[in-house]
Amino acid sequence: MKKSMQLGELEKQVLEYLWKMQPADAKQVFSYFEKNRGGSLNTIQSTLERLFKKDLLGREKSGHAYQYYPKVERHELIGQLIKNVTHDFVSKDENCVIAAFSSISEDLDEQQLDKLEAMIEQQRQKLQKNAE
Amino acid sequence: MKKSMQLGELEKQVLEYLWKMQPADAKQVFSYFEKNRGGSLNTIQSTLERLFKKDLLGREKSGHAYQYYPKVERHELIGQLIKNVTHDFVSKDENCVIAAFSSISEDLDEQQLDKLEAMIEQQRQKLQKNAE
DNA sequence: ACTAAAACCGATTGCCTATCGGTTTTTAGT
DNA sequence: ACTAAAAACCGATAGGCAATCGGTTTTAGT
Repeated sequence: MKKSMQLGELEKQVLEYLWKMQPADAKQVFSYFEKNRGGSLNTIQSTLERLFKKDLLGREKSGHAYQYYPKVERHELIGQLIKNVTHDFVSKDENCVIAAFSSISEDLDEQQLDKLEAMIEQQRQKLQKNAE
Repeated sequence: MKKSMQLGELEKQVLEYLWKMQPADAKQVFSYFEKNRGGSLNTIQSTLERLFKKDLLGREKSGHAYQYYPKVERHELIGQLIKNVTHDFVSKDENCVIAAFSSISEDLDEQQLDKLEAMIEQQRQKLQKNAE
């Protein structure tokens, strides 16, 4: 995945759509966005193309049209974007993600904190395994 | 702070510099970057200006030159950027930050996990207080 | 008031998304 | 194999933003 990959508004929305709807061709995507926001089929097509080039979508020909599908999970992408925005921010300082978290944690409620802790625990186990 | 505030490479470096060096005027900043990467004083000046407009830097006139200083802590900014890149990513779904962390946590070592847990604990206490 | 320093203005380049019109290629049906 | 429709591909344009500077106007200190 590219270093400081930027995502435009439409690109995000298209990704979102594909995460929900599974494989779809340009026409399908288009007919969805047509109502919500207008634009032409071509616009959708080139957006799909851009996402494909960014390696966020895969595609396969089926009939006459490409079927596009997400190549990354939503949380992976978000994770990647977070890494970009931090790492990329200033190369060294591995701890900046952690430090930044003190800002973010203020917005979290108990359930979210629970989930987070569960994840930490999981990661601990993984480290354990790798060690032995 | 703006919605999807973007930071250019120079802007990030200048911020980084100011976090380390405390208030500085354009000339000082310039003489630092002059060696590392070239560019003109004007370039630095307009970069400082941009950061000022973005409300990331404050400034005060002292003598004939403005003294610029960071208006946000490093971790705050990073936190904000993370929020942008997630929230902004798709408005609803408050949990995406959490989900994304499962990707990120893979890169963390034990010390970092410790710190993270400490932060979580802190946040729990805060929630507790607010509740009563 | 004069002068040097710094701020300000405005133009330019480069990169990237969004947008389409128009042309070429592909595919399905006969 | 031939043709018509469908989709892909090409290329051009507009708009936004960072980076870059040259040149002009302000301003502060003596």
